[in-house]
Amino acid sequence: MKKRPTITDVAQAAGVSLMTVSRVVNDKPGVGEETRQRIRQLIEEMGYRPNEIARGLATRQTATVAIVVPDITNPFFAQIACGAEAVAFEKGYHLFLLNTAENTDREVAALDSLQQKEIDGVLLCSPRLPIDDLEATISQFAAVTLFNRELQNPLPNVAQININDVLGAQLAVQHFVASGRRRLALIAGPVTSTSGQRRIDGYRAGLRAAGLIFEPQAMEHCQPVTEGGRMATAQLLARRPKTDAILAFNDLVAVGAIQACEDSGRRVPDDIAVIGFDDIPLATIVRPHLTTLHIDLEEVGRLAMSKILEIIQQPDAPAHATHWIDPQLVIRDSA
Amino acid sequence: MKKRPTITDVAQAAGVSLMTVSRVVNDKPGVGEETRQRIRQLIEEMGYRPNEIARGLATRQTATVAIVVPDITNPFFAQIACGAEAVAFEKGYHLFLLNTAENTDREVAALDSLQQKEIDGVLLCSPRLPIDDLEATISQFAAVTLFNRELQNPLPNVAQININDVLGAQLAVQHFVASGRRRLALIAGPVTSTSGQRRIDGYRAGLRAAGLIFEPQAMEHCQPVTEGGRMATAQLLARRPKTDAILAFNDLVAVGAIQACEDSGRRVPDDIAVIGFDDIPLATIVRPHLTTLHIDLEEVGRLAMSKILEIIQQPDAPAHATHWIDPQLVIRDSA
DNA sequence: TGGCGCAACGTTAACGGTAACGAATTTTGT
DNA sequence: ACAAAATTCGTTACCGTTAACGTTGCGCCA
Repeated sequence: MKKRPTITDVAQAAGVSLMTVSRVVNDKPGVGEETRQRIRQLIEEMGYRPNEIARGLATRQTATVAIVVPDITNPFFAQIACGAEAVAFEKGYHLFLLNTAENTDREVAALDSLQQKEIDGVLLCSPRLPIDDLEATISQFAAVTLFNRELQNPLPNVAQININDVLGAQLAVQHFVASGRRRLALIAGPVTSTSGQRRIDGYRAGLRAAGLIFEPQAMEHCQPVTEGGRMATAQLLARRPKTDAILAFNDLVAVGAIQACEDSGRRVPDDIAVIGFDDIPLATIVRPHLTTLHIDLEEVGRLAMSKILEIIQQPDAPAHATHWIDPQLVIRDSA
Repeated sequence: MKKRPTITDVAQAAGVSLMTVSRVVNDKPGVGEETRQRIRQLIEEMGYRPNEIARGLATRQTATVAIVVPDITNPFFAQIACGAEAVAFEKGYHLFLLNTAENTDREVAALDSLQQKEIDGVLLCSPRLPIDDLEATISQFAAVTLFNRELQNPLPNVAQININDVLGAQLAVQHFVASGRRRLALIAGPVTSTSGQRRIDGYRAGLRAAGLIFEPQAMEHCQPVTEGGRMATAQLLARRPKTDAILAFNDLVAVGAIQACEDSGRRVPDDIAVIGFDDIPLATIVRPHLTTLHIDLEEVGRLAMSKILEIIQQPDAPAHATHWIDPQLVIRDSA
């Protein structure tokens, strides 16, 4: 690993001052065309690259954004990260990955450690952090985008991106009803999940719109994994055998629900229809292929990064409204 | 976002020079115990955090490592990233995420852009990059760990971590043979995959050890996804109907293989046994649960990060031998 | 012809730290 | 008791870059 040339080396080689080289590097005016070309060529020949650390110290901008996720192993967040990274790379930014392992203490510590890096912004996917900590965090950074959290009063340095869970659940109910199902049930996720709560709201709104009534015993909470979905569904079917449609909290839960249905001798979708949520890759691997609510998570990530770059590049712009991402019903084989 | 205090602010508040504060911050000797305590308290009160950018410029160490993966959306790499991030966080390091989207040009560009960031090391998961580019890249960075690539001559600044694919495939064959199967087949991955090549080698070695012969028509290459596995298996079964055991390139392919078996009226594992590779979460979601070769990928990530930190912290240590990670056969329902 | 304005460049001082060395002050050894 | 050695702290010079301001030199116009 040989030492890389500095801007001073280039300046000496070109017989000019380092400021002239700096102006060429940053495409700023104040350099004659001839000199500019000569320096450009020298930069190329010498393989000069500006040191981003030094630049960061001088400009207080590091061209770096962090993404904080509960679990990068979860494809849901991995896709968001993927979209965000793509835009960051396009725009010459770099992306720190922080994994909180679903642990609030670790999350606070991670956010704390980030301050020392003088990053330009944070993409925060933090379903669980208490609202106070959230607001404290936001005030520490120049720019933040919040995913699936709602702030009461919008701030100029914060963009918000939320999944329209209410709409998604409504679409699912609508599809059940349109295909003749009347005895719907909901396998909801964890009680604490914001997303889960909104999906319940949408489910109830959908029932209401169809003139059906919400029966509390036709809803079961569970852990957001396959096994949780299987157990919850088994319980629900035992309690309410005539159920003919299940909306699951997410695709993993939906797969568990299908398994429980099959275990009890029901055929999906003939006897009972199942709709999932998120459209993870698994949805087209299992059989029957899942009918589910598709969310373009890479697009969510791209949007999140674009928004934060807007804030970084024009910090004085007015506070932006929350972006709602509408899920789309993808009809496959399970409903 | 109010301005954070600098080391000079703390020094002035304490009535000492900034070097004294610097020594306290870095736990270096040369400061009296009383003064040290007083400064510690002031640091706490003022909420001082050293600016890592400035520190990076002065020390030429940024406490930052990058991980370059083909696709973070793939749980395989996500798990490695997760383990790497965990160790990085523990040790006070930060992690850049670079996603190459399986695109070699983008990978080269990404690696190039990283140089400007003066990072301390790179974790490179690059199955496809030509060996020349690989070596050129390595020479640009102070420390590198290479995942699943073999360098002919080890370098002092490079750690290598490889999956023992040969062993894994041997274990699978051994298990097939031990359970009475004799007509084995292999759904291999892409022809270009290093890992795939080694798994073929292990498969052949396993056959040899069991006194079976390798039949070229009992092997089929495919894309490393479910649909690829399904199609390749369908072809293979048509060509060689009496096959009673299939080793798949990975779990996704294994799921496709199972589907092809079921489509052709075969029951898994009664008529035909299937073993996957990698043990991704999907393995315990599909039915039958996959018998597969488990690789503790988070541990791989942790190891990769630990090794690179060793290199960073003592660059003069001798070149390290390649680490081989042994897969473990997890016997579930499919074989 | 002298003054003005502008283009093309250079100088200097940060940005917030750390390394290396130097200067006091205290402790130690004999 | 006094030199030598250690401890504690300060000074200075960077690290590589940019911002702000200076300095030329030249053309233009009254």
